[in-house]
Amino acid sequence: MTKKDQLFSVTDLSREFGITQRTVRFYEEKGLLFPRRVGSARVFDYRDKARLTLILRFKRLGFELTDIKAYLDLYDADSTGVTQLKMGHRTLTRRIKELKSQMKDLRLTLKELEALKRESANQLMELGINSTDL
Amino acid sequence: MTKKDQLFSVTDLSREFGITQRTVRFYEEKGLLFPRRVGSARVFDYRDKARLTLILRFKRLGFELTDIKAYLDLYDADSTGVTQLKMGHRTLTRRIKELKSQMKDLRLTLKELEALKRESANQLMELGINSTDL
DNA sequence: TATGACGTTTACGTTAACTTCAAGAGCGGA
DNA sequence: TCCGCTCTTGAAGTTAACGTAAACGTCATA
Repeated sequence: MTKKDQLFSVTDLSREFGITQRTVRFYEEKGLLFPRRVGSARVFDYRDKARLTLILRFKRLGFELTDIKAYLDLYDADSTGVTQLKMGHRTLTRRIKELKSQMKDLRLTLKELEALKRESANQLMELGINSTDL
Repeated sequence: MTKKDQLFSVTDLSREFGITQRTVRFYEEKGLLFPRRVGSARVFDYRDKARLTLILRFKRLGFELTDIKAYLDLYDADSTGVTQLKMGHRTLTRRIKELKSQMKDLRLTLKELEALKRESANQLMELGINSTDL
């Protein structure tokens, strides 16, 4: 029971998660975190840490803060977690689709760029300039 | 010689290229285009159109406007095109490298998302909910 | 008592590429 | 002369995720 009783400051969290203090406060502004207050100072507990872990994880996966908030709000509203699971599944599916489409675009763009590169290399050759000299 | 003598208004270009009029003017502000003036009205010719084509093409390939400007400025300065070619080749190489790294990131993220999706599908299964019903 | 560490708030700045808005000039036609 | 159309300009707003700075409070310690 000792771990669950531990409390943390903004500085603690920022160190532990490798983010700035401003970021922690910003997340509160945006409704992603809601620490208790002791006087005016923010005080976080293990639940806040769990939330922050989730926030950063989904951020890394390319979700926007507003989406993450929507997701976490559900988690708060539905203790069973079913709604959250359903939504999570849909969100994941959608995001995966987005990323796949993005991959496709990337591949096409890459092709085009490489064609251009070959072209410019050829033109340089014709001028007697070796493209490895650049 | 008739085609080369044709002149165009902001409206003409915006229609032809599918961008807004404000965007055409914006590109001039940024030094990407420099149409002649008749009174205060902008007048574009075939060269301006060629530039705009290049601008939009490189934009589509993910280049920033400042980079595109730098590139086009070289084109104006060096009529032989050699400098332009050299720079173009370097720029392309760099951009290709960026995109490849981006592809790698995407692949990893995609993997992780798909793992999460499988996980959430399993959890839904355990609750007797078919994930195809979502 | 002074210093430094740590905490707070408010609010403007950053970046890119525009978009939107407001206001006005100029011109041809009925 | 008024209408409508096209063109202009400058300024402010948009989006995301914070960064940065000012100006202040509080507490422990030397």
